[in-house]
Amino acid sequence: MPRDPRGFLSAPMNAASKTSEPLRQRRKQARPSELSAAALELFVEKGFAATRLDEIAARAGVSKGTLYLYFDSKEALFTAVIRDGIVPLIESAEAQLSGMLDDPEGMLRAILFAWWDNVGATPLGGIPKLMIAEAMNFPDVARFYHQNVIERGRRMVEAAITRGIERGLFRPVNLDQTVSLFFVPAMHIAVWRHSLAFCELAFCEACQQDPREFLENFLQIFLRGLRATEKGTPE
Amino acid sequence: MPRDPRGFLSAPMNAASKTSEPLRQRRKQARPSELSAAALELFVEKGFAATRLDEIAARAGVSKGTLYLYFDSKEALFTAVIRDGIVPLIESAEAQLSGMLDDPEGMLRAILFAWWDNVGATPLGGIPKLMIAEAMNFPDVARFYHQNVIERGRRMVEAAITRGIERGLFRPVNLDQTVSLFFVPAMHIAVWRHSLAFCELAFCEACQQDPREFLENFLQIFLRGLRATEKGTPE
Amino acid sequence: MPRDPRGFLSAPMNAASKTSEPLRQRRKQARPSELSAAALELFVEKGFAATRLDEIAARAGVSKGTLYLYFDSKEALFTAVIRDGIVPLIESAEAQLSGMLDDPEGMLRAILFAWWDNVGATPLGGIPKLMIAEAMNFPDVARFYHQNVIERGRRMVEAAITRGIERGLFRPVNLDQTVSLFFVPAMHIAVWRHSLAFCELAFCEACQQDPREFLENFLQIFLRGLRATEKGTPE
Amino acid sequence: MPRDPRGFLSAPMNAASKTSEPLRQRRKQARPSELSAAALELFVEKGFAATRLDEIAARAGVSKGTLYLYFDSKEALFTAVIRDGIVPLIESAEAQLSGMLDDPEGMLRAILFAWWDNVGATPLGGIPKLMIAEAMNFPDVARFYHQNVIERGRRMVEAAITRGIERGLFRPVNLDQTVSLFFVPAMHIAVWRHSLAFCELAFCEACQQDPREFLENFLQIFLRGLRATEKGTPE
DNA sequence: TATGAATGAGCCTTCATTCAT
DNA sequence: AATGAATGAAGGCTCATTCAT
Repeated sequence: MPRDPRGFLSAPMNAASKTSEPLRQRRKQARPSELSAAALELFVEKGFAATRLDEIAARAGVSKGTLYLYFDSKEALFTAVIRDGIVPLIESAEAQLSGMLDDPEGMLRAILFAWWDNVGATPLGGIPKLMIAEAMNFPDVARFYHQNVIERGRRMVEAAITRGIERGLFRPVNLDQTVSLFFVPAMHIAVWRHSLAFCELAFCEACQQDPREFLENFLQIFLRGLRATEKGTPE
Repeated sequence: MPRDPRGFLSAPMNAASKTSEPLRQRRKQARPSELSAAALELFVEKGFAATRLDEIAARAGVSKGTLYLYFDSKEALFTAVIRDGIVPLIESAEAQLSGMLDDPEGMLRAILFAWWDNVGATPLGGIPKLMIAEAMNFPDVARFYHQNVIERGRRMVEAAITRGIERGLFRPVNLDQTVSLFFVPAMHIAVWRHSLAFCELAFCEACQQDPREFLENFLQIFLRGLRATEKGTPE
Repeated sequence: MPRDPRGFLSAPMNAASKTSEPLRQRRKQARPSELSAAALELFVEKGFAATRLDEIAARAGVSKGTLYLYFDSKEALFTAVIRDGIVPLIESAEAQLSGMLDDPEGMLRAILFAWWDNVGATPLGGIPKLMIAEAMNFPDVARFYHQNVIERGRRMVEAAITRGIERGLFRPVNLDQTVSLFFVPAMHIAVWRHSLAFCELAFCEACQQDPREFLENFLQIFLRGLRATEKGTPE
Repeated sequence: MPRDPRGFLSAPMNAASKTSEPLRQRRKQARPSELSAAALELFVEKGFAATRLDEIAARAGVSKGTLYLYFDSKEALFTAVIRDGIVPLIESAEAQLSGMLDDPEGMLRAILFAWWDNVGATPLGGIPKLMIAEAMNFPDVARFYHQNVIERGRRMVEAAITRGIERGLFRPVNLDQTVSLFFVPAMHIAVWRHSLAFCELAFCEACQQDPREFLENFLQIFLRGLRATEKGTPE
């Protein structure tokens, strides 16, 4: 099982990593990331309109004016949160997972759990909720997100399934619908976790408490439904 | 297939029906529904905080002050939108579907499509998106929604599956996870339809264009996975 | 002691007195008085700006729109409250007390207690507080009140004192200041009674609990200070 | 006559005194005082409800939003106006006048004119009118004012009169009523000056034009009425 | 670079006034 | 004559944005 324990992302939101430069320097470079990390949390939690720049600044430990040294406006901050938060992940994922096409099932499993470990289980897991809530207010950002995240993610899954079909491992299926089905449960957990689940209102108690197990169960069902049935469908 | 073409709800949001009373009277009774219908649309579209009462009033064709004749505050309007919008549906659904327990598969199918026809495909279909976005800002409303909508809906599905298992029609499964899986795709379409899909950004092109077909396909897969295998098809 | 037990006013604010006309008629005529009586209470209690027409209507037992059948605007209601409330009293007082000039001390006593019994101790006692609070917002009403109430009241007292001085009963004094001193304590009780005293915050405990006694004590001091000293009581 | 020409208060409402600090700093410290001074003027002039925050801000030369940097709400501003405006005076007065108990008449005179010079003749002289008008709308503030201003003021006068009685200088009198009589004329001038007198409507022409003379005359009458009569001057 | 005081446009809410019934 | 639903202008308050320090 090729789950990469180091994650597939280079530097998601904390650039203050391996260093030697003086602290001041490091902080200066890290500032934008720290600010957008704080912004992400609050945008996810309360939505864009209901989040005050005061709060973001406070959570990041800076003053309100400082935000304007790094971002032109509240909306620019929102855009940055989405772009800088999620694009590096996709690029990193594409780089690391594209080599797994020889093993379609393994690749699907890797995609699912890599997504969970590096996105769903991290603060970035709030982005789907945020995009759902704000897409209609920021169609440009939504378009950007769709092109650079959703479609690229779907393409990876599509590639794995297509290869599996070519190899005769999978049944021929409606690609579009199948890719959607692949993502929906994981997205659902992530979205729920940042909305009703936060009020201790479970949609599915178990899903929130052990998401990886839920995903594992789902994956088995999904793959079983996908596999080409030799003769008498032995599992 | 017992899909009731008339829908299972009596009067969702437009009570201005039988005419005879003076216009003023009729309008007065209809007002709250008209207002909360307008509010629902806008809350779903832009979120609670980003929606101005001006807009709601304008969309309902009244002046701003009129809102306060029927609702104490913007927040009260929000609460009313959720409560009055969705609870009648659940009650009506419970009444009409509880009699179908003898046919678990038929009941599941009826639940799914009744939900789609009466909720998902109507303006009420925006409520899941709205609740996802606002749950953390309005935990009380979220709790209300969870208890009176989600849990009651889940219980209906649970009953059908449990009965199916008792009858030996379904495999024994993890109820919690299975119920979630049953709802997730339908919810996904509804949510998406009021967010990214509105920007013509499909998660799954086909799903949005023919949701009933997508649900039908999903249902077949779901039921196939659920059915007890005759003879000895190993699990 | 010439305190007139019947009071010196004919029909202050409740015209629905001795009748035979049908109730409907009587109510119709009484309406304006009932409305301005309710308005007076509330204007005194909360001030003009802080009083809502809703409240006035509610206290008078009519609907808000009815007020506009009798008064052109909130401000017109205010004007009417002052004019209709207090002018009849002054006219009546002038009529009844002008005959007492032969007994200056008795006249002063009569004025003081007539004022107390017919104004200070009734809802009209709130008018001084009201005029103090609103004079700068309604200079025209203030001017009216000054000319038709204050100056006429002062003139009565002036007449009594002047006559007393002419008769050699009183010392020659600064008329202006003396008249003021005559009124100030009574006005003080009335004003206080509708402001701090209402919060059970006494300026002078005794004054509020037995105002007539306080006035009696004051009157004795006042008259003693006013009386011409026989022989050689030093000035 | 111990009237202190420098007044008995240190720094009532203008703290921007010794210069050296940068302008910004100085303004920041002075702001609350400037704002509440402007608010006091307007609250006195028009009453609480009829005063718009716009006006207060304009009179203080700041923008509307600035008010909220220093006060939580309009009501908080009102409270601050009362508390910060008047309490320092009382404390200062108590400190400076308590040493005069050896000369009761001198102390009463000092109290009266100190009050006039430091309160009645200044913008603070409007506070009694303001409290009279708003006591019923703000019972808590009224209670505060009563305890911290009225009662403390009365206690000082009470102390002087009591000492005078003990020394045999004054007749034994009803303390409560006498203290009230002592304050009433001064209060009357102050109140009137901010209401009808402002419309050039005198209650007592002379009183407004030369208040100190009026108070002096009153004081002589008051003290004469209070002094113990040698031998047996009949009551 | 960082701060936070200041701004003012904008929103929720109230309420005097109108008018169809 | 009386009602009360509807209006919309105005006021309290917020908050993104600016700028002097």
